[in-house]
Amino acid sequence: MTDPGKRRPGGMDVARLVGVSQKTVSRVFNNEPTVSEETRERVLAAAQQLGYRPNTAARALLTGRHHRIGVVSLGTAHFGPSALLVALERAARRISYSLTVATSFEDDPGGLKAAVDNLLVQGVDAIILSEPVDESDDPLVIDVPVLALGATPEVQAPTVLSVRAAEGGDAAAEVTRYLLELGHRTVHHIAGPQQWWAARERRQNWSASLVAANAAVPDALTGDWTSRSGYELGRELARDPEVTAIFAANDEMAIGALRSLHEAGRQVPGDVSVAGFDDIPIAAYVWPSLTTVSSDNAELAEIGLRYLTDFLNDPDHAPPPPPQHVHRMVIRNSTARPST
Amino acid sequence: MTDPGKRRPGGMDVARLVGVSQKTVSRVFNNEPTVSEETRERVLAAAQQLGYRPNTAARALLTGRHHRIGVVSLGTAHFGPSALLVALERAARRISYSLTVATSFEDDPGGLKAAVDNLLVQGVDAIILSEPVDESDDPLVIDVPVLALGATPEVQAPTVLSVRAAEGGDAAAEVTRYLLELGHRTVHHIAGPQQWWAARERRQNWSASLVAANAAVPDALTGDWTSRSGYELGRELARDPEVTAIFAANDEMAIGALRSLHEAGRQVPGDVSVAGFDDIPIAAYVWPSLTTVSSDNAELAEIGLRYLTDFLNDPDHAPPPPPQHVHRMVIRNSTARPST
DNA sequence: AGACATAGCGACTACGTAGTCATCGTGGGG
DNA sequence: CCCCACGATGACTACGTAGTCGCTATGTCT
Repeated sequence: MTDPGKRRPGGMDVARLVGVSQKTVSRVFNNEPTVSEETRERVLAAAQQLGYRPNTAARALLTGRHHRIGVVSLGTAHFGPSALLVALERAARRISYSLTVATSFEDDPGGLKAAVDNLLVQGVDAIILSEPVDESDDPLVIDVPVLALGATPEVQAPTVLSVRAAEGGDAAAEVTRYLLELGHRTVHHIAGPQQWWAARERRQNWSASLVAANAAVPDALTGDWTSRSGYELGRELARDPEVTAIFAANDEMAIGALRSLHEAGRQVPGDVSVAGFDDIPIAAYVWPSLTTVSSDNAELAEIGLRYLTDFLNDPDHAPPPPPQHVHRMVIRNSTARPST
Repeated sequence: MTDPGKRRPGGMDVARLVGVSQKTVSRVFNNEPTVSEETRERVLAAAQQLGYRPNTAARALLTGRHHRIGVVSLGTAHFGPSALLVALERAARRISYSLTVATSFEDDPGGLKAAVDNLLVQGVDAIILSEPVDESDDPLVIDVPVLALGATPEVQAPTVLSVRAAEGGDAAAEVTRYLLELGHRTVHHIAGPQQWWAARERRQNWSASLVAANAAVPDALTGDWTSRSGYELGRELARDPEVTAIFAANDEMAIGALRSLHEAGRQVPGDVSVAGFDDIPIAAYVWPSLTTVSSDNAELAEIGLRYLTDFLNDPDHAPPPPPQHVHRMVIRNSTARPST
């Protein structure tokens, strides 16, 4: 067991110990059926004894498959992307894949390309864009299949798969409608950075809902996902007595806004209703607890990953999953009828 | 570029196009000095044209080095571990390494072992345990070098490196002292799960500080890092009029406690002071803003990773970094002198 | 009983890269 | 003017695995 002998044992070493060929060892570790039970057991015993583990580099070299998937995630520790990453890893491990991550930053224009290149150099079978960001310059070129969660970004790749949200499952629209139905004349929006697809989608669904309800569409304020930006934009909104309902594109910004409203002496939800997005674990425990939208990241990760690996295994027979209902509005205490 | 021709081009293809040997192509891509400038340029041009990229599997097979580091992180999207992961990835990419992640869960006893095995199977040059968890059963066996951030876990590995906190840099102790100096007779503690090394350390530093100051040491309440547990444990503390200061092992739990105190009608910081740990971005924006401890994850990741790769490059001449001052107390509005 | 299928296994080989050593030309020191 | 050092390059090979094909022994069917 892991002698200081230096070199890791190979399939050849195991084969010699058992008295079979290297090919038979290979068969055992690939669960090929044409090995007698007795041989299989002896091989496994010898492998255990030597501490043998198949060399994935050799396997990848030969087969061209790495059993590794690259994930481009957001370069800051926001809850949404982090939770999705964790869910993806869990789902990947279940099907014997592993995950290599690369992060991109909003303040770094070439960041997405750099992140993707890093993954491609490492050798990945596919790339998952978990929070696609629109880049201005040349389109992203990726020479492996791409899975986009939620969006279909503009990339040039052999295949772009995507898992979309179900029709009518626009949670941002649902939140907006809910606030209108409570009696608010309109809903103000603190948007996320517009190069993020998710931010754009939420903003668009918000405004479409207002239009559909014949409500005025105020200018959206654009933050950067942080509580700080929510706080600062919230101060502007707090000054305007017309504002009675705010929908922020994520919970962090919503919590920042809660604070500025509080500082301005405006009661939540008495004077102003506030809703967020993501249902971060803290959202239920701030004061007042935050109405928000929870996402089933585990489900999304599971389905997306299965779709992707089905495709990798057999590109011609991988049925796209139906649009997913991944969002669910969670009503808490930060929203109420206007007091008028 | 990336013809549908099927096979990825190899160094041999580039060599043929340029009219040199495959070995020369290899030299160019390894920045070996003994290539004429003219040849180098022609090779790079041809590589660009063909879309050639060195095959890391082949390189890893031959050299035994993967340029890949495995990170075991926490399987839930808490801020601390996520931020550290992001920082590690950033630092790794800078030195041409990539990061493969595996997550472990507190509720899964074999989780750490499973996570590590997954990384070892993939082939990693080293493993970073970012939040070591103590496992009860057999000691973890890892056949690559291990870097532990903050702690020295019990693993059986060829080498275990660690980056430790500086003496006196015990932020948990500092927070406790600070609260005592404000005039609180003692400080109550909401601890994290005790199999996490960080949780144990904070708890221990807290109690040691109390002892050093001749203050009573109340029983610590143990949560699970979540706001929910902080909320529930906070309710117990809120019932006890003797409690005037609470130090929670992370901000999420502190925020949960804030809420239960609020619900119980106890003012923060008027009646009870509350401090957290991690300085999650939201901490400054909850009401009252939270006194906490911020960590320089980027610095820790940078130093740890450099140490690790120095060691990988030359095991005999990798000086361990000095203990790091990674924590800094941030005083906000949730702590004050007791009102008595 | 003879033809034939099948289970079980091994020999040989390719995958793309980098280490080793050999080769070739060229210019400077003796 | 010759030898040698050195810069620049190539030929050959090993790394550990799995695909292909072939071989042998043991049935099975007619």
